[in-house]
Amino acid sequence: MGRVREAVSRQGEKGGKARATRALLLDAAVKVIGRKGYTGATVDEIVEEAGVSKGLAYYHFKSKAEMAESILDTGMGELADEFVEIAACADSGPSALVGMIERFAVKIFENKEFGRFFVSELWREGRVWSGSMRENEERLLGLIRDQLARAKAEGLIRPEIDVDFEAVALVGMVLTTSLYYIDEKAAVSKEAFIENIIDFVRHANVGTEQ
Amino acid sequence: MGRVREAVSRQGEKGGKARATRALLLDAAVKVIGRKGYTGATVDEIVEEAGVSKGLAYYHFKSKAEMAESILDTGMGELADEFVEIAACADSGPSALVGMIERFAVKIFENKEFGRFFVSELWREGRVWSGSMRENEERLLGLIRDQLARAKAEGLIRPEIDVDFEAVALVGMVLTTSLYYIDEKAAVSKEAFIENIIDFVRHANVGTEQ
Amino acid sequence: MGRVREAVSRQGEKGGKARATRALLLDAAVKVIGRKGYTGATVDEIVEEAGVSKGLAYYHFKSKAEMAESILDTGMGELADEFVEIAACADSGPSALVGMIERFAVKIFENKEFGRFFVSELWREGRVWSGSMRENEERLLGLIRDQLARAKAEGLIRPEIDVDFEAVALVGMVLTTSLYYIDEKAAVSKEAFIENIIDFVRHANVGTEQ
Amino acid sequence: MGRVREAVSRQGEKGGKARATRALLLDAAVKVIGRKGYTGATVDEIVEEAGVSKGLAYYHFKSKAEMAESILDTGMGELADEFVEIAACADSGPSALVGMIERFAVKIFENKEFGRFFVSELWREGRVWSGSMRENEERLLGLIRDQLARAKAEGLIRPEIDVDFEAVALVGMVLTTSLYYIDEKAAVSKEAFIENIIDFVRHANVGTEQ
DNA sequence: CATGAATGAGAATTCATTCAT
DNA sequence: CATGAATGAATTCTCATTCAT
Repeated sequence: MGRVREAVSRQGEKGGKARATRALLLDAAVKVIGRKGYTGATVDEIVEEAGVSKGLAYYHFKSKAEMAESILDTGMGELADEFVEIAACADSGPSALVGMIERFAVKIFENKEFGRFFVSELWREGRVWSGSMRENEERLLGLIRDQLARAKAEGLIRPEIDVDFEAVALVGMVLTTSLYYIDEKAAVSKEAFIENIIDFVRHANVGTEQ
Repeated sequence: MGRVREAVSRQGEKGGKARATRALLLDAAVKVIGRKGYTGATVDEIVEEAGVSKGLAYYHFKSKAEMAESILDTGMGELADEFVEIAACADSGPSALVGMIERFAVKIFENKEFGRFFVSELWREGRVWSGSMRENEERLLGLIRDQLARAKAEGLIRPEIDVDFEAVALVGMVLTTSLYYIDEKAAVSKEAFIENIIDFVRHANVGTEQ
Repeated sequence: MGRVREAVSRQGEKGGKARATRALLLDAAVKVIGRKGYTGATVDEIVEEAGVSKGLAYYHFKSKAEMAESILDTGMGELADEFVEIAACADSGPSALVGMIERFAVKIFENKEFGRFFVSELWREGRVWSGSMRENEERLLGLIRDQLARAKAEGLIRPEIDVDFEAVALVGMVLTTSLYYIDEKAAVSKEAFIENIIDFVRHANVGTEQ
Repeated sequence: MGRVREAVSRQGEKGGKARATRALLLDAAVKVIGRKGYTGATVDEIVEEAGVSKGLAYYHFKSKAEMAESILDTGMGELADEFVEIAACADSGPSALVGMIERFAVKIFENKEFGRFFVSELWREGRVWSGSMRENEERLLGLIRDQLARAKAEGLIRPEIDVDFEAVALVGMVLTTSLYYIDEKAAVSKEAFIENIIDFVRHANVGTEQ
């Protein structure tokens, strides 16, 4: 902590400490919520994980729900930003898709708690954050759809492909397999597994036409 | 109803009413738990949905956890049984797979609450039923793997296919897209959507090699 | 408790126990809230005073606020009902007013906690029960106003009297003096003190014109 | 302001800013406490209303209770001082009483939050300031009693009047009606309303004996 | 079988107060 | 003087479970 603070306090960083604490809490929250689910996680566990007092959590966040919303927003927002960048750099739809799938899988591999939280909230109704969840979800799906459409326009994938459907299918597939293979303390390396997804999708998209 | 009961209550049918009440409660439980998640659902809501008293729920089930376990066991067990039958009747691996995918999707379409419960518990640790969940999950995956292997042996799908991976991917894809398309009050018909999955998988499996 | 129950349980009194418990809780709540004020009173104290578990309080009342609202509604409602009866039986406006003042004072004397709660909530805004409080208050004031108007019509009080004003003044005077004289463990008897109020009001109303 | 401060900060004016901040906080505190009650008001709200930091509030006041005590002491003290002056200037008991009633009503009209706070604390036990509250209350009542006694001695009010009782009644009546008529965004002017009180009291005091 | 009142452990949230800067 | 992050004890409210009837 000492080091971090020194590094930051140099340049008029007012509120740097507050931001750091927020991040600390958010990190702890992802871990606990990912493990136990939103309702199952307790604020007590979160603050213990973060090593701060309970009051502090409520100083920084209005409620447990706000923490969760913040996690989802941040996580999905970052992912979407990266998708945008990947799309911009890629020289074709399919290569953008490969990049996105890879990025998505890696993110979940590196942060399985976030993945779990994400997947278990995806279909839940009546949460305070359901609205922003849907927005983020649609943004992510939209970015994938764009690249599928692009690939189609480029003539690089089968014209019969239903981009709306496939976008959803890709997300589900990546989510499910990633989470599955993290738990399998299996011999399966992250790379091998990502290779598998990409291979699967490529064949599904290109198909027999050639 | 009164008459029927009297007529049969003499014999083994002694527990007929009991069985009916259990089913009533279980139905209510899937609905509520599917909507709010296991921890989020309360026994009060469940019994209200079922229209019975709380005492009665505890007469039939030892605990809320037992209800949930029962739901999962029954639902996944039925599915597995049907998979077994489909596998037995199919004349080839791929046709068995198509049957399974179809059956799985239809089941979720007809009971989205079960689907939601299933997906949200899939990656959760530390539940009393985690063990039986894993078993059921493995049984389901095993049945799919078998058919993938069969298809491979039959030379009907690409030899490079990793059956372990694909079994998981299929489950995730079907789960995700089904749940997504139920929520979309969209114009997408169940049939059209299932067609999409099957088409996607067929191409992924057969690939360019032809 | 045993005796009460026996007395009640005889005649198909289903829910009699529930009603008794509600009353028990309400009694305890008036005491504690009257002593410490609404915000100052804790549910813990209330249930301890009632000798029941905390859960039970929330089984019977949705919230602490609902308890308070219930107290106010019941207390003010009873008072208003009695005012109606007094008005009906009285043979003149002034005699009705005397009856009301007396009744009001006695009620507070016998239940100072209710009086305190009442007076401290009278001017508070933004409570969940503020609405029903206003209604009850207006009902009470209206009944007093009616009798003032009647007395005026009967020519028994000065014609310049502003009935709107006086109704409020009477309530305030009775409330304040009653509460003051309860606390004074003084030698002042309830009767002597009520006599004082009535004398004061009579002169104010009849005045010098005679 | 900067210049002024520099010019005077040398001497006794050292605490000029401090005094200003205290006043700022006290003003904010009356507003919030009058609105929400003592226990209902939070230090956070008070400092926000005052536009200063929480630390500053605790620099100037030892505790929230001290703020409240200070408000009550100041407000009641000022009122008492004014009563003393009114008594000294008045040429008769009744005219002093009229002056006091008027002053009291005006004070509440101009600062309804103080009035609300006052009335809601009047009957509360167990506050740290309950002692000084009682003292102030008694001082106020004493000053009124003195003038009632004087009026009686002057033969200007009925001899049967119980001065102890009436002092309390006057305070309650003024408090209640003032607060009521402030809330009524009614057409009732402050002057007309005060006229009403005075007229009521005069008749009550002089009565039929003439 | 069936009811619903009752319990108590635990969870979310609030808030006066302290303290490093 | 001034700030606002941090604390922890107290408080409201929830909920699975039990039990008398």
